Amino acid sequence: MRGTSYRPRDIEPKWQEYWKRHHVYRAETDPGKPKYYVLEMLPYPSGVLHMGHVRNYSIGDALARYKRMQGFRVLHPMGWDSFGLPAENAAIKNRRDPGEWTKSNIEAMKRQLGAFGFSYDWDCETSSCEPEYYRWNQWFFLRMWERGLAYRKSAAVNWCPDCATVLANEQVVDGCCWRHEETPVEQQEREQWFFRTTAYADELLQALEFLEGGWPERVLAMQRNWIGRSVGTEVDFTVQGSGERIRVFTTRVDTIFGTTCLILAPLHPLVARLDLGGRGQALAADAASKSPDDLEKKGFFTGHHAVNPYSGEAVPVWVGNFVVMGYGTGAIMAVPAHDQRDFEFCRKHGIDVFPVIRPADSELARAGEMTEAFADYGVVERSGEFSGLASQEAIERMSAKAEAGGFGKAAETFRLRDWGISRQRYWGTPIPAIRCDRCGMVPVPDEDLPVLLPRGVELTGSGESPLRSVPEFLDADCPQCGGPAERESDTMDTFVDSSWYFYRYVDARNESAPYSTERVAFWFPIDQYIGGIEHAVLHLIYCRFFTKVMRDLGLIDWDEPIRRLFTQGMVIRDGRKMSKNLGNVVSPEELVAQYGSDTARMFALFAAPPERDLDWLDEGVEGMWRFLSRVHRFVVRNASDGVEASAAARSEADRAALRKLHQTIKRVTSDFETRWHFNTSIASIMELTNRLHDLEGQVSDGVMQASLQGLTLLLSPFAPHITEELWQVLGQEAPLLNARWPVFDPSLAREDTVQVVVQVNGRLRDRLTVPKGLARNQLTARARESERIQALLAGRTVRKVIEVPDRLVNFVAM
RNA sequence: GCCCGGGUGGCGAAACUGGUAGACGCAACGGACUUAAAAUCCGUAGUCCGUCAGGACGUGUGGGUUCGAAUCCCACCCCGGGUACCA
Repeated sequence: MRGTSYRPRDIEPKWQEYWKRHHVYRAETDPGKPKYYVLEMLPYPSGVLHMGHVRNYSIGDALARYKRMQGFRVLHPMGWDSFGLPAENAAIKNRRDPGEWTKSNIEAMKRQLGAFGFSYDWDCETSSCEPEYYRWNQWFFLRMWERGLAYRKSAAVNWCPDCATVLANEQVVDGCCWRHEETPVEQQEREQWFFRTTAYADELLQALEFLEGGWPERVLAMQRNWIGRSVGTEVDFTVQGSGERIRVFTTRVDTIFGTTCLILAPLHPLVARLDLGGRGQALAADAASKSPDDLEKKGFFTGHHAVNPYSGEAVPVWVGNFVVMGYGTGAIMAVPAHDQRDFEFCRKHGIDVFPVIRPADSELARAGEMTEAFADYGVVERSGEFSGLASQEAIERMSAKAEAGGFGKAAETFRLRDWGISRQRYWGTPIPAIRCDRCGMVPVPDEDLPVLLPRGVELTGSGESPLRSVPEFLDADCPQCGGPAERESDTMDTFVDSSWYFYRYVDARNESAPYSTERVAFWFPIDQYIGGIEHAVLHLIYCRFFTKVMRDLGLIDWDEPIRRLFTQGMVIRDGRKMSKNLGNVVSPEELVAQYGSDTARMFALFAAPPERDLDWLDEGVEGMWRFLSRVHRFVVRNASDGVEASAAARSEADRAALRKLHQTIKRVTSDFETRWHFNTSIASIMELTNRLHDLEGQVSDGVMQASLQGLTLLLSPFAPHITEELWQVLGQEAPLLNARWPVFDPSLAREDTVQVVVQVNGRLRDRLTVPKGLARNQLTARARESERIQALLAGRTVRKVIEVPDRLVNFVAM
């Protein structure tokens, strides 16, 4: 983990208040308040554990035990993910009703977790397929709809003709369906429901600043990238004849005098209106079917011209396959001299190239001699009143002119798009809307919530949403006019569920509200969230968005749900990430059956630090099993009845044992509190075991008892079963889980002597064993006594001596 | 292309602040115990040269800063991940 130090820096004035709020909530550390930890992923109820989850939950379980022994309560909910896709498949297969399925899921999960020695509070059970969860998903949807944050529009979607369903972008692999690798995905226009995430784009981006220190840098970077703010100018071109305006967005308005045509996205509304015989659609379909890497720049002339408001010149209006509708305005001004893509397009279609920017120390390029665009900033030329200005200054003045002239303005645009939440699947929260021929789309009134999924649905796997074949579900009365109407059959993306499940966890039985404001205010924001890196930009943006919406609904008064985030690495196997989709998942159950869960968990934790990707190899499990057996034998052999643990050393062996014990306590404790590098914790516990082994027979009974107790306690978060047994072997009656974590005693850990390195010109020449804390001059004197050093220094002049107490002496000699 | 990570023995890795590189473990080898095997215990081990003593080299490559660099700086190479005709 990175530290939580927080450095104020230059923040735009509009974010000053925001900074204060976050600064306050960061500084607040109420030592009496329990911490709220959320594990985003837990084992699946299907009986197969995902390896990534085991690693994940191993961390969580070890932490929970450590915290408990330290006297903290960790609220530690079950994961919503347990009830996601696998549950859908299982429910479909078993034709079971969601509520029933949920209960059996929970039971199965408890059994499974019990097998791993998991222990925590179960009072926070909830799942995304419970009727009450549907209710509040729908409630949030309606509140967002009222505020224009949920809306419906026609949009291009990925469509697999074989599955006859819409695919999420993640389900499209190399232009084909993830389930039909031979079938190209089609682009289709469909009515879809969206959440207006773009309304919060600026805040989602700027607030990342305040998560620094608590969130991994790579996640912040991925989110910044994903949101993708860019600053530029919007300019209106006027179509000759019709007077229609085409708005373009550009980050380089300083090049606008070099515009030689406009290019519209194939799906730009104007293309449809101009009625070009479906050529736009065809171009779009062609582009969608090809990998972007080898897409040729195609396009056609619309037959219209538009006027550049700066130069008054008319330029042809084209349609190009490389212009995308979803970004900016869906139309660009093509400046071939100064943009490589425009250059390629215009050269191909015989459109003029007109340079207007020259490098600061060079001449303006000649169009005919250019082999590629000059895309850097420079000095503006051939641009009327702006000629001679540097690019940056020209951008400012030209934006100002657009605004003054009413044909444009300075603008920012985001790469982030609104979140399409419609799914044509059986499973998922039904969207609470009713379509009436007279009234249009009408919200389901609050008192009619929840809208539940019908039972006994025939799942044919073909055609549209299975819900469309259930008349009892589809037929509805219009809430406004009372006339016959049709219920919306789309269900919500399951990411909606995961966006706020952790709020529901702290108040899972609430029937009158999604959660009580007081209860969530006690626990939130989440102190520590643990999840996989694969959610860096999906779940972890959606849940931030939901928190901001909830804040604006007045339900909560913080801006960010998660203070600290820990992302564990992915498990790689055979060169690919281990995932249920790819089917290369290791089932730890075999390991558990063969070696037990203590060995399995310790092996996973020992393999690598948790944030790093792990290339999974089974080799080495045996070694971990040997280690635990060795500990078991050692404790059993040395435990003696009725002997009090004692830290009173009576011999050098006693001192050595206690010293190693307390050094290990320090190391393991600090790993828990800071980095979570449990691989090094386990390594140091192994060292302790080895040392005690060496000292066996030389240590007094009291000190041995103290050492064995310490060893058992240190090991217990990683190997809860075996240590619980050893705890009894050591004569303890109270459960180990309730024992106190061992306390580090610096005086016992202190080394009496240290090994010091003697260097000559930075090269290691000798080692000395000296009392710890030996003064510099004495250290040097001791170093000079060494025969080897004397031999090396004979006849040379020592120009300088570097002395680092307890570490080294370095003679710099000529 | 852009943005992140990462590159250390045969392998997983450690080195937390610039100060003994390779802790801990796997695999390997040698030995003890055993009729034998397993298990266990003891030991060896970065590479090269050398009988030993010892020496040289060594953290992707090249350079720099420093008494001293896996660690800091510059340039480059490779691997992994994210993202993209983003205007």
